[in-house]
Amino acid sequence: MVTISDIAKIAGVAKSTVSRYLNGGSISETTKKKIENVIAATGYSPNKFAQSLKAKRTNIIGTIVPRLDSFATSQTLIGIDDHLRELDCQMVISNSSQDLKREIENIYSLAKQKVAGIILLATEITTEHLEAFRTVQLPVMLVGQQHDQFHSVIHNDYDAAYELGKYILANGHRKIAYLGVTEKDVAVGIKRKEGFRKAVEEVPGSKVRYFETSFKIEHSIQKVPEILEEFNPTIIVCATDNIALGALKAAHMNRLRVPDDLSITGFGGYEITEITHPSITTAKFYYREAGNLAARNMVKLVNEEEINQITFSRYKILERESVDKLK
Amino acid sequence: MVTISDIAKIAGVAKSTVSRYLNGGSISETTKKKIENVIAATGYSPNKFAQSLKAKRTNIIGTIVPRLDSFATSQTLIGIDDHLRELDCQMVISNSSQDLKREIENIYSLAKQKVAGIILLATEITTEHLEAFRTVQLPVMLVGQQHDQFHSVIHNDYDAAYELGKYILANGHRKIAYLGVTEKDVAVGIKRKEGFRKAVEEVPGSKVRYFETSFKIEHSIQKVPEILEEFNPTIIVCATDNIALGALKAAHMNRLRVPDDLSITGFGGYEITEITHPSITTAKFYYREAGNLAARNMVKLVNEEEINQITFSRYKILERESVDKLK
DNA sequence: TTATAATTTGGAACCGGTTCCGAAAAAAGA
DNA sequence: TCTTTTTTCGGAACCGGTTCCAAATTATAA
Repeated sequence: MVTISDIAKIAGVAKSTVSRYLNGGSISETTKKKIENVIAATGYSPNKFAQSLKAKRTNIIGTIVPRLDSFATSQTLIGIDDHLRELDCQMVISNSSQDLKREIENIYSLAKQKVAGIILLATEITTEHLEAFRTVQLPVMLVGQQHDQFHSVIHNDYDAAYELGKYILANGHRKIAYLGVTEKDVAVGIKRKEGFRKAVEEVPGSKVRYFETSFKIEHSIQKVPEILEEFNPTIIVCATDNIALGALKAAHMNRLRVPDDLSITGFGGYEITEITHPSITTAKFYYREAGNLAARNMVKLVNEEEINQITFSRYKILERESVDKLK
Repeated sequence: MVTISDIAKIAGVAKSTVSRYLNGGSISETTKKKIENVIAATGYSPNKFAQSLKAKRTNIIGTIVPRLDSFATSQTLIGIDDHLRELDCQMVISNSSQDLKREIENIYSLAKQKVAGIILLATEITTEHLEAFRTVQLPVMLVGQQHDQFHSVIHNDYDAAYELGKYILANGHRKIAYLGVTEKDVAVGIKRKEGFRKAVEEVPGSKVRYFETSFKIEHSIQKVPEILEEFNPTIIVCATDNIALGALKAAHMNRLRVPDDLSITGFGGYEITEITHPSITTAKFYYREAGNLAARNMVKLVNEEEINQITFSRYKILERESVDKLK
């Protein structure tokens, strides 16, 4: 284990000179070359614990995820990893297992690890979140939700839903069920619904009914027969692709042909929606790109550079097989 | 930031006494109580960097994953997280992005972080892997592959494939295509095929042809029409659920009813195989349990306790809708 | 050439813990 | 009660770096 003392001795300089070399302090070209050569010859790399202990900072970015087994989370993490890896920053992932209490604990735990900043893949922001972030005093980057006290990278839920709504209406659908989620989740529960509502308000003669389910596929499978019985829409607009997968399964189970008897759309652009039969029309969010943007912005926040309060990642309406053209 | 010096001062003892208390050294009941109370009152927790710097060890377990966006990986990670979290051990995840070179780098990088051990979710073990592990001299736990130089938790690929083969044969299938993957992956590419082969050898009159594709769904979608044209089997046994999803999509695209015209099975028990229409028969592996077992064994290895060279996680044949009963 | 300003360097203290070992205290044995 | 053994305790060195600041060296200006 080569230490800074070894490097200093071999190069014939003081430890503090090597440290200055490593950290951008003043150093002559001659001395710089000497140190460079010794480091290259020995393969030295600094002990991160010693650095962090004295300097009281790290190059660790903490990422808190609500769950490890979701498409959106995985892609976002890959995007974050892509960027942090280039910078020799370490990403530490803290899994909250969809437990808000645990998410708060994770915030404090990451602070204890002296992370340089926290990227939070958020579902909702409670007062406890606010308090924790106030206490730990770290740069915070939200992904997928916005809050006026933090910087965020968000998917354009509103515009995507508006555009998807226009597409659906342009295909002649006027009797529409919207299957949403809890409004505690502002992005998925409120913004997507509002964008969709804006689109239908622009077309007279549309009948829309709003329903609610959870994020779980099984609940969507159970909810759809109720909707069919109560309202009998030509299409179900689902707030997530998982809900859409559940709706597709329910349609098959009820002997409905998709899209002939019932059309279905989702949000997210999960890989599996292209594989199903029929493939599902959806508003695709570029989660990996969002993760990458979040990491870039995080690094800027850490370096105390100015960034936008809100950064949008892209979306794209993927027109596939699951929407019938009625007219 | 409360330090051990603060605790010592308040409790009226030396720093080294507090340290002995924290680390199981000799300490009287009276002194122990004093320190306990001060720690409880102050919420002190030790600085991990200082501990690691001096003690030259950590409670970090490094987990190397081939990719972040796979069902098996996610579930395994959750299982590892479940256990390590209980122990106040930190899990650090290193993503290899399916790049063997990067996987080797990750091994060295984790060693530099003084991880207590490495859990490797492996696809193959090359000589470079062997060399890296020899160099870093850390406890290693493989998941999903076995190798005679390391401890491992594996899915019972052979027995699961044997049992699935028996089930398929019991349903009357005699003209069978097996769609496998590269034999570089011993578990998925060799063991599953061998177990299946054992089953069909026990039933005279079976015609089996073995084909190969990659792990990607798109490749499976392209491969299936070739198989149908060349061999026209009653069933395709796919080496993973993703390959089975591709086969299902290809069947639909070719106007084949599943299971009437073509039956399909997979391996893994991915959540989505229950949602498809028809739901896919598969050999389910308990990835989360495997992750949990791996973490438990890892901790034992770190504590220099004896463990079995190989630990099997469970499997279960999920008989669903995608296999036709021919007789 | 001399004086002044700027740059470079190294020694020492320090970060928050762990570890060692001699001294002191407590417990056990004769 | 005295001697021996065991347990407890604290002081000091140390882990591998960073930081500060005075001294030394180099560069610039008069």
